[in-house]
Amino acid sequence: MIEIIMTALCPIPAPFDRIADQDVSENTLRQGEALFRQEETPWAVFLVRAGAVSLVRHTEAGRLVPIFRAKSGDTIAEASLFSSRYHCDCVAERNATLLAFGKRAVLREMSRDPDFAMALTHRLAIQVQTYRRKLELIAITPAKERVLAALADGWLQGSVLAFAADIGLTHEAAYRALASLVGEGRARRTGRGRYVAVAG
Amino acid sequence: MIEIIMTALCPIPAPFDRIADQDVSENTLRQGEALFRQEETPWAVFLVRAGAVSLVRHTEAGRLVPIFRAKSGDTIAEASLFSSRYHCDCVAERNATLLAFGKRAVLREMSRDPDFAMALTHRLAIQVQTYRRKLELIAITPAKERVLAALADGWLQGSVLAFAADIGLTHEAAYRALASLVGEGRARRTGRGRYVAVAG
DNA sequence: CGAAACGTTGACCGTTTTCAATTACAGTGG
DNA sequence: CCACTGTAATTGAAAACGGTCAACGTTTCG
Repeated sequence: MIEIIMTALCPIPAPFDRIADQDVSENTLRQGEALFRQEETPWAVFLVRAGAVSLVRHTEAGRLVPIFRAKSGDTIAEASLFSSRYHCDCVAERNATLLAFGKRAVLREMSRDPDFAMALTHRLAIQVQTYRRKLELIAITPAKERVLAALADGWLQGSVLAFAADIGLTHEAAYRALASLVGEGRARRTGRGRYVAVAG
Repeated sequence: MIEIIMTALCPIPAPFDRIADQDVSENTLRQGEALFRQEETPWAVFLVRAGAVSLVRHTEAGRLVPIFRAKSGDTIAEASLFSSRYHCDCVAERNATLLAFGKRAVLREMSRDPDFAMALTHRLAIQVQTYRRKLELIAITPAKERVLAALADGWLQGSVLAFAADIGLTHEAAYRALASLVGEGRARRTGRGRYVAVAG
């Protein structure tokens, strides 16, 4: 039986689109399969193109600590470019397709081409920014204020479902907060699932 | 009157310690004073050496959204290396001392010295890792499980107060979770404010 | 047209925050 | 060496908040 999976693959983000084909390889993982294990020697940086993988750390005491869940579009193991061991396991949460960019090739490209290095730095700097914003946002309490801040900062792009997940709330809580804000005149509803913050 | 402030200045983290003195300048800010404003042209990356500053974004609708609170040891505006406008205001939360690394000098160093570029990339990659872990951790619920995961992953370094703030809990909630975990044998108390996760 | 996914709201319940009080150290000056 | 003072560590009780469960409306798309 031929299994046809029609999953939209995410585009290759800069600067990884500049790595030569010969240094890029595709990996597919079945749910539960491991891409790499803690303590192994890093050989690549990965881009999740479809599906999702979990990074899980084994502590000395023998506990498992979730580190990050990477979905389509996320890259993982960038830091392993500079270390001799992976610091966590990478296991497929569901069937996943990944692209591997050879560590050596990436490092070579970085020393050879300053533009490449800058593009990579740029990408990481933006990620740092984004994560900081997200953490700050998630720290806002109560939920209503968090939703307003997120709304004002343009986090509501697609569905309210995704919006709620982004800011660490259930969708119900998000809806309630939105309704309440609209009631108070601090937000306006511009359509089904569309809201904007009101000046204030 | 001479104001003597004995504040321990944080060390200069790599790779910024490699920027030549002439391209580094020290800035001191009084509480409430602005280091830069949204829309201004970026001229430097900054390191907070003492005190704390807030990054705040003005939205089109005229609202203020907190982006990040930087404390001693944090660097800010790395992403401005690649943009022509600051995207938020930077205002001192309390008296602060910062070091400014000239944007041009940093970019020059990056293209001139691959090691420098790699070190910067490394620093950012680690930050990304750290923030991802933190987000994942903060998403864990209930509090007891979050505390255990954080404990196992080595987040309890200094005071429980700081620990609690790090993982998004009040200190009371953290203490209660710790007490409860100890009661269940899932954590052990090794001293006043000292706890370790038990294998499991 | 029907299924599927998103949008929306209500009620109830468990958790966490808040407020308040107490205890335990660490550093300071007498 | 000790009382004194400030900060951290704990614990209790009540209140607020957000999560969960449930139900229903609405839009989209095959």
